[in-house]
Amino acid sequence: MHDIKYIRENFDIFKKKISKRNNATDIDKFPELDKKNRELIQEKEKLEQEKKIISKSKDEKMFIKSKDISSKIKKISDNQLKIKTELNNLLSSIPNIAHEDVPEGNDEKLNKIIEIKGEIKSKNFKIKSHYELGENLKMLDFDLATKTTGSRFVFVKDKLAMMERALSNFMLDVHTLENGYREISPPLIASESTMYGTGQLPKFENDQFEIKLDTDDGRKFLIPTAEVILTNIVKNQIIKSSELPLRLVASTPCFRKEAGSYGKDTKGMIRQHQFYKVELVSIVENDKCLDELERMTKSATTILDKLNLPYRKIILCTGDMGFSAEKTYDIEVWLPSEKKYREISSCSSCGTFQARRMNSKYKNLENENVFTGTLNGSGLAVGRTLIAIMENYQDEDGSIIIPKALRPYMNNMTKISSIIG
RNA sequence: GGAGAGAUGGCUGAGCGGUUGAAAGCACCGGUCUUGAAAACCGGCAAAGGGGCAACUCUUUCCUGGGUUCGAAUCCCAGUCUCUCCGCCA
Repeated sequence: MHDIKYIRENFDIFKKKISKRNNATDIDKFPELDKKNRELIQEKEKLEQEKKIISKSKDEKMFIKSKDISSKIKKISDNQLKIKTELNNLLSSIPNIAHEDVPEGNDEKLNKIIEIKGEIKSKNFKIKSHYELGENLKMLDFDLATKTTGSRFVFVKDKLAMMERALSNFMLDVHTLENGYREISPPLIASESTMYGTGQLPKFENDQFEIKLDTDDGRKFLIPTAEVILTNIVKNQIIKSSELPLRLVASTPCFRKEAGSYGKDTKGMIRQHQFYKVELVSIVENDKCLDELERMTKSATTILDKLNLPYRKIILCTGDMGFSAEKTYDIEVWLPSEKKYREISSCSSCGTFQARRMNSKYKNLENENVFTGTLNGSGLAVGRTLIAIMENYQDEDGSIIIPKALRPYMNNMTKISSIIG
């Protein structure tokens, strides 16, 4: 959500900035709606004042007139509410503006590589994909998931399941013990206003799993990422600045419909309706966002460094960023079977965009209540990390060497080879 | 599942039809005092929105949504949440 005053006063500049964001919302209706809305507010307030004066005078002769005014007010405010709703719908569908240092571009082709790290080891045997490896080991079972549930789900079994669990624990330990994040085990279900706060609603409802509870207290959704629930911890509150920065980490399942990606990554467990992710969230003073973004990205890449996986860091261009982001780094891990880098983490600063939606504030040095800055990043996507390890650490016989950093979390095993042993 | 109690500003907490946007305390900010600090004393201190170049001014807000009334934090109805007790249970 943007500052409406800023849009009003800088409409042309704003429009230009938004046009770089791959935005489908038509913002041309804004000036007229805004104007009409304010006119109605003025009309209404004038009448309200009149009414107030009558009531204070306690002049019984005037009471009839007051009743008349009430019905006029009702009419005007009904109308105003309609306009206001339309205005709100428009406003809440406009994406964040990109920060100045974000490269301009329409799609991922104009993303910029910032850093390439780690050694891509050449193998003198035929590389297998993670799903070949997993199915041969009988530790990834897609057919079984189809039987019990449907497509885009998977059963992870035995030692691979153990590795998935170990990865979560390993990442959580690094982030809590070394990177200064607080561990949270949050609800996996979010209310409508929570989904709105981080920007999933109203525009991206089609990507969300809505679930039905028998209570009557509003719509509920399975979280598509822990970002939603962690960021909304500061919703509707004025947080003490002494509590900032607030750095949180959680390992949770994530649920996504993946609408619009039919036929994309259908093989393997790259793109699933359900997956584990360790998520980092920072709530900071709003002028510290960019520094915090660097810190957060570093926290995420540390995991890859420790696991010795080759990766690169890129900055997304204006057209490729997510709805709420003002600046995003993607971290992509090397997948030898595809011979390319694939996204394993995405770290974004949202500036005050989400805070405005959530109404999350703190008191600054001037003692004013101002919106917080929010950031989120994966540290890392657990399922994809599992894939990356399988493919990068595979041996000729189809077994998988366990990265050294992970061994303490897996009873000091060194290798996953078969179900027996 | 049964029975009660409650929801007021950053926090605690009065008010229970008419200058109450709301007492008091804490916290916070400014000042006096002090070598500095603390204490004490004095003053300030809600948010959102509209109008105005500005000084300033208007409107809304005492959980949410309806209603009664000329007038509601205060009365009525519905809902949400929290707490206590009993029962049941992972």
